[in-house]
Amino acid sequence: MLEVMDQAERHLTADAILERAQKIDPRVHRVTVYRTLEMLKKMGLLDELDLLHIHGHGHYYESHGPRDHIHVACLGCGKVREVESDLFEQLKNQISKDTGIEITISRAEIGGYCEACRRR
Amino acid sequence: MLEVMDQAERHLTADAILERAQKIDPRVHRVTVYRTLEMLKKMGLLDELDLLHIHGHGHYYESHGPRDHIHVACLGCGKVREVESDLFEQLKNQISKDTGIEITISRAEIGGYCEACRRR
DNA sequence: ATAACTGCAAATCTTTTGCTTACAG
DNA sequence: CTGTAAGCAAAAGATTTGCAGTTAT
Repeated sequence: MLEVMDQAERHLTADAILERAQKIDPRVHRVTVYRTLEMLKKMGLLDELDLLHIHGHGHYYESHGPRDHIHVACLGCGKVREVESDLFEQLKNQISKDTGIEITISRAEIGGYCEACRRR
Repeated sequence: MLEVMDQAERHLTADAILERAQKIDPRVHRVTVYRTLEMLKKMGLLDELDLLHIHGHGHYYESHGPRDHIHVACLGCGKVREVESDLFEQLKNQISKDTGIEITISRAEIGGYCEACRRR
């Protein structure tokens, strides 16, 4: 039922997901959102991020695509960019080999200041 | 005053830090811990992690060494290993170049199942 | 009838804020 | 005296839990 919210863009908080879900069916309850998120997370369909806590300690969710991407956030303006990189894939391979761990989740988050913000 | 806690091992929650601080001086207040953490974070002396939320939604702190390391956690037994990798440095350089962002924080967390846990 | 899903209210956990007091320079 | 740090109580925000009512099988 809540797979719908999953179709949305990117980086939604639980709250934002609730809102969207309620546009479709006003009866959906916050708790249902959390329970569904929990489920989707366990099934590996969803990634949970915190985007380096730029905006408080809440979490963000996005549907897990076939390829990992890295989140690059500007600490000044808050803009978040997504980047794919082969190096990250290599890194994972290397780690998997070195540690003997079979990787199921991976996440990289990078913060800094973009050019515009650096000028200020 | 709370630099002491910073000397401790690794991956402490705010709660654990409070406990340790109180062993030294029982008067320290939870709020002080949070305020100090906030400060150290801003100064870049401390990293805040969530270790992929293996154990709930709390946060973990560790003092920031000269070199970034990647946290590799087993989702089965909860063990967390730290790994350094040149590839990660390269990755950061690449991203910095590609996006024009001057990187000040970076974090990579990887989860999976270790050999022992895979057998179960 | 049974099992899975949902709503609701309330609890819990973590972190933050406002205000006041203590302390050092 | 003056500004920074710390305590305390209370608020705020996010997420979880227990229980009861619904629905689909």
